[in-house]
Amino acid sequence: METTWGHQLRAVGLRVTRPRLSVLDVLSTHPHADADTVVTGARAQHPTLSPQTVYGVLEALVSVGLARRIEPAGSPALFELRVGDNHHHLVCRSCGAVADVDCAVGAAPCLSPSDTSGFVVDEAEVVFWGLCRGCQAEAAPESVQIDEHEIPGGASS
Amino acid sequence: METTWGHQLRAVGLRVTRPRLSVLDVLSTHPHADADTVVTGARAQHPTLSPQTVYGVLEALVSVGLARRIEPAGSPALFELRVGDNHHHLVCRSCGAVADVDCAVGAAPCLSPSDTSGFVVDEAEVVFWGLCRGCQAEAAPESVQIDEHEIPGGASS
DNA sequence: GTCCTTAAGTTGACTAGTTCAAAACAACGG
DNA sequence: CCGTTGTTTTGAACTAGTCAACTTAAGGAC
Repeated sequence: METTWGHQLRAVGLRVTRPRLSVLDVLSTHPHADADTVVTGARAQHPTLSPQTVYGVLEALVSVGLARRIEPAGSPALFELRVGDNHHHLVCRSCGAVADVDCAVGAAPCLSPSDTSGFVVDEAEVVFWGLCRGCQAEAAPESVQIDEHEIPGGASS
Repeated sequence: METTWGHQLRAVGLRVTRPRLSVLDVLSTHPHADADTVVTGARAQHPTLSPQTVYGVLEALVSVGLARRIEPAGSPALFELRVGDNHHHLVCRSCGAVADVDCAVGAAPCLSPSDTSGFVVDEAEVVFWGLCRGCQAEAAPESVQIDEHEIPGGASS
């Protein structure tokens, strides 16, 4: 079932290797994983995998557009396979959990700042900061129902 | 003229010290300075100042709301004194220069993501990525007039 | 199937940026 | 002027990530 990754890799001119397949597999099950989470996860299939290799794989995937790197303040870099669409992120201030958000107003509302100061803008990145459901419950335990649907997220190192 | 900083510090319950005044002074002239820039700049007034002290001062200023910390991907943390308004940033992909942008559409257009996944959002942070005027000139030297109004920025370590 | 080229993985040292902890110092209220 | 306590200093440590030399193996050619 993971041979799909092989095709994707070949399609962009990358060789199909075990570290790459493992990393892609981990990313598909951990949508916002940091490098350390990827290393740990990928070792299930490839126990001798080194962090440096994972950094190399992640960089390769990002450079060909198979993966995207995000760096919320205070977290290590996170990687996701959802690329090519215009989506943004919700980040929990407390636990670092990350969730995807489609750009609310369609095209790109914030994409046109009033005064660009001479910059040529090619991307508007939006990060919504707040508290995830689980951390809301911790913050106000008496009045909030605890809902067990939250994403643990990969950003707690 | 910098005694104003003294009042500001006292108003938020912080003691007035030389490192703090120096750091505030540097931040007022370098609107988006990283820690290293602050250390270097503040040493003009206080040559023995250590980086650790600057980190402490910056954290104190941020925690009382006199300064704000931003962390564009790929740059060390930057600090600015412009707080309390809803403004965003333009970041140059090439040189790391940072410029302020007022939120284009008034209140907060992106502040309401369509699906918050259970998060309670308290801030929408927008980063516009692009090329500053100077780096546009470097990228296409033949057809761009070089305009010497650009901000060097403090993000190139 | 085997060989060869070259991309990719491995190993290990190393850096930047930041944080932590204990001891010395100094702001400012009394 | 003195004492309390918040700040600074000093120095070490830590995390995330990078760099470079060497080894391995992917995949095209034969």
